[in-house]
Amino acid sequence: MSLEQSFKSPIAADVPGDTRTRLIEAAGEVFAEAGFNQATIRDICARAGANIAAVNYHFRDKETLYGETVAHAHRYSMEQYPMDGGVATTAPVEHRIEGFIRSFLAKILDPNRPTWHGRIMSREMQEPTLSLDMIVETGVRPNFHYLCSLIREMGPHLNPVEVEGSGASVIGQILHYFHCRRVIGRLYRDRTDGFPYDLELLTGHITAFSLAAIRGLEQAAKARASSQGGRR
Amino acid sequence: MSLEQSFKSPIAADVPGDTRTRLIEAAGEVFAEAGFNQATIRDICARAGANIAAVNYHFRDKETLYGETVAHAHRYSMEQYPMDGGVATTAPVEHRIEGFIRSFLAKILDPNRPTWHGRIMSREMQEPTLSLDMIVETGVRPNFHYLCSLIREMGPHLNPVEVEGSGASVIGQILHYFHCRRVIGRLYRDRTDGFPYDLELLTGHITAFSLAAIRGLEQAAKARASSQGGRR
Amino acid sequence: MSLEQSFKSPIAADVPGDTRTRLIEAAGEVFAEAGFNQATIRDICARAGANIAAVNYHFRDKETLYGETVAHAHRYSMEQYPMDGGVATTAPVEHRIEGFIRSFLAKILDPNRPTWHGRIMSREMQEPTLSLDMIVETGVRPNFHYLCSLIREMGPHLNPVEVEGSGASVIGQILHYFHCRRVIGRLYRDRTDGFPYDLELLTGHITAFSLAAIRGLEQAAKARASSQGGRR
Amino acid sequence: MSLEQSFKSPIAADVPGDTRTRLIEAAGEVFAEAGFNQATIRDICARAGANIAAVNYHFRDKETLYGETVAHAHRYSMEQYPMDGGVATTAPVEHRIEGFIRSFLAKILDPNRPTWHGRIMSREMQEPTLSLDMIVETGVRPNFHYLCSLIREMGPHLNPVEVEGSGASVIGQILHYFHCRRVIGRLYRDRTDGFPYDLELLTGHITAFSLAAIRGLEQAAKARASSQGGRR
DNA sequence: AATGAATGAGCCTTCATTCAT
DNA sequence: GATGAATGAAGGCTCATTCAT
Repeated sequence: MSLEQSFKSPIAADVPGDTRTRLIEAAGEVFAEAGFNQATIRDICARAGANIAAVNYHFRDKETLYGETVAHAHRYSMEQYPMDGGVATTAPVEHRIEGFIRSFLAKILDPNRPTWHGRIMSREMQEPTLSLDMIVETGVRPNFHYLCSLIREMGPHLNPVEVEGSGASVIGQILHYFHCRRVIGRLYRDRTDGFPYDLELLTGHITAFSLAAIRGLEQAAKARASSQGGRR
Repeated sequence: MSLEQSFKSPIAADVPGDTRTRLIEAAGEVFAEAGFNQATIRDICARAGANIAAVNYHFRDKETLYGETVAHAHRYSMEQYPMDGGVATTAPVEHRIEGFIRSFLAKILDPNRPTWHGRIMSREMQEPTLSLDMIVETGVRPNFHYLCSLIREMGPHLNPVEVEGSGASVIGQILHYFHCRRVIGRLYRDRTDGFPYDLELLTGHITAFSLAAIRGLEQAAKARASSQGGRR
Repeated sequence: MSLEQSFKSPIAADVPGDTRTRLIEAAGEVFAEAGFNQATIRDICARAGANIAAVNYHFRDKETLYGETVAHAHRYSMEQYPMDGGVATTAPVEHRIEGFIRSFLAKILDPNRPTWHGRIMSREMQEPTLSLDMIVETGVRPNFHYLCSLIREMGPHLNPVEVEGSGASVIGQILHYFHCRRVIGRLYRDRTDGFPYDLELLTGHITAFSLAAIRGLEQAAKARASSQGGRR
Repeated sequence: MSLEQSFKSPIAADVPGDTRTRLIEAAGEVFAEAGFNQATIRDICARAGANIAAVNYHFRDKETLYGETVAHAHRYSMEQYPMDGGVATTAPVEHRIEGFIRSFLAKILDPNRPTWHGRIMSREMQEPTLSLDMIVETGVRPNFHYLCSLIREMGPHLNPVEVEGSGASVIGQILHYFHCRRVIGRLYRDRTDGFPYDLELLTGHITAFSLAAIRGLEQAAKARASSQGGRR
């Protein structure tokens, strides 16, 4: 033990508070699988290799643990998937919209990512807790505003309702593949190739669909504006 | 006791198996509000005005009751909201798509409808049970095929992936207002007029967005087809 | 079984709710021994030969069980030890005071009585719950008023403060042998005859002490009254 | 370690075992408020500004801490309230009895005194620990003997049972206002002036009542003695 | 057909205590 | 001398289920 220790100590400097970290990660999985109420502290502690009382010691109670877990997942998610999708600000707006869509889809589809981040947020949408407010303000709202600004750039004649409606349409299309994944999986149960869950395929379709829609709306808005302008 | 019974039976003859029905309806509300695990048999029985043992007596166990409740809700939902939205088969395809969208949105937004039908299905999508297979086969798949047939009619040059992708895009836009209602409510928390939850507003936007998109895709597909045809 | 049933039902009519009664009696012992907080539901159920969930089923929670247990003990106590001590209303007031004292002491000392009745009430005095209000109003207050009326009869010139103070003095003397029994037992630890815990001995002393005191106070009050009357 | 100690000691000489002292004082409050079982080590350590493990470190376990706390409280109480009440030995015996009563009442009623001394002793009487023996021998017994000697002085013809009974009667009257304070508070709940909790009022009444009683008993004893003496 | 009583498993939480530093 | 992390036992309560009627 002392040997192991003398080896570990200098290397794994992150050891103090290790249990706390392991608890959060275990909690993430369990909360995602079972939801807040159905998840059990016993299960979480067991997976974290900790005693049953560990949650109480480190987080006071189940609810606080949940809050910290959601915050952790959210922070991770925000860092890992920047909303610009890595596309330069100087790129054409269509490319930036595509970047947004690809990044969002990647966040949802990436199998390497601990799957529970998305599942937990999805659960928050069904049974919101206080955490949802935080997520909306620090995550959803900025994201949505960014998307709307891109749409406004593409369709300068669109009125606010059209812009925000289009924003919702884009996001709705993306999230559909998350929320209804169980149903989609059943619809295509014969496919063994994972169709339609391919990042480029989906990015391509949703981008094409959305850009075509926005262009169409903009044309109509422009026509409307000039005819209205003429009247007035 | 048997004496007392023979007296009672003929009198209360108008409620044969009444308890069973009341249990299913109570179960619907409770399951929708709390989800399968969190719902309690006590609560269901209390709302149905039945004894605690009634569920086990009539349905063997909680799980079976759930299955029957979902089937009931599904049947009701299918009858109440026909997918054609009441638009004649002879109407222009754009009208029929609009009818589909309006009917789907109405199913989701109608406040007069027992709210739990949608909530239960939404839960099924998160934690599928055997019931989900039934729902997909008898509800979702026909619905989806119908929508795809309309899209194919509008865009005859679209390939299958584009058609089905567009179907998913339409449905994704609609369901977004259901799945993310908690988030949308928070995004527009300052609005006191319920915006954007207005049936005609949403029908109008989603229809316009989707028709524009399909038209744009069709144009591109047509161009592609002719150029490809030219090449070949 | 059906045979046993047809036999049992008519005869042991007190059987239904048997568990409930056993729970209250077990609870009495345990609450008296350990106090509300320290008493455990598990212990109570075990002594009552019932399942752990029995308390929840019959009484909802520990607190309600406690309330009903105290009420039960109080009712029993009131019925068993009438405050007049069985002395006729027509008897001389000194006899009636002696009767009061004897009855009160008997309630405290009687070894045949389930010892927990007194212990529970004693606990209530240290950490009152809502039950104490009930006990005071339906038990203590009438008792005290009765005693004061006797004292007023013996000392008609006593002012209210003297009357009620004397009432408290009488009761204080009696209860002393209950509250401080542990200390008194240690003070007389050499006595093997139980001294001074003898009903007649204590009744005799407390009566003699109290009557002498009241007579003395009355004389002084009378003198005071006449001198004041003379002045005025 | 011993090195470190020899350095520290001289410097922080004013806080030797400061933590230890703070623990005892905090423990006093907590034990008084909650009783031995209900009191928690966490609470005690928190109030003492010490670590959770401090109690186990300084006192081995909770029980030992309790013992030391009681001893501390007892010592304090004995020093603060001498049983003669500050009345000179040469004063008339009635004055000395009044002094005893006033001092005892003051100990019980004084709001300036850390309230927990009395509460802890009261708890000891309900659930004695080993500490009670110590308290009885070094506190109660000398106190009681002193009171009996005063009574014997006032009533030289009283037999031992009468003397000690009268001692118990005096103490019972006094302690009544402590043990039953919750009930008395409820009996006089309409009074907003704190009646009857006034030191001089209570001292006056209990003294008057007791002196009158002792005088009455002495008269009877004297008469009895002379008639018995005559017979014999 | 339907019920009230009773069960046992399991959950969250709290607590006194110990261990390695 | 003192601490923070960690433990395991236990407590109150709730729940789905069963049993005898």
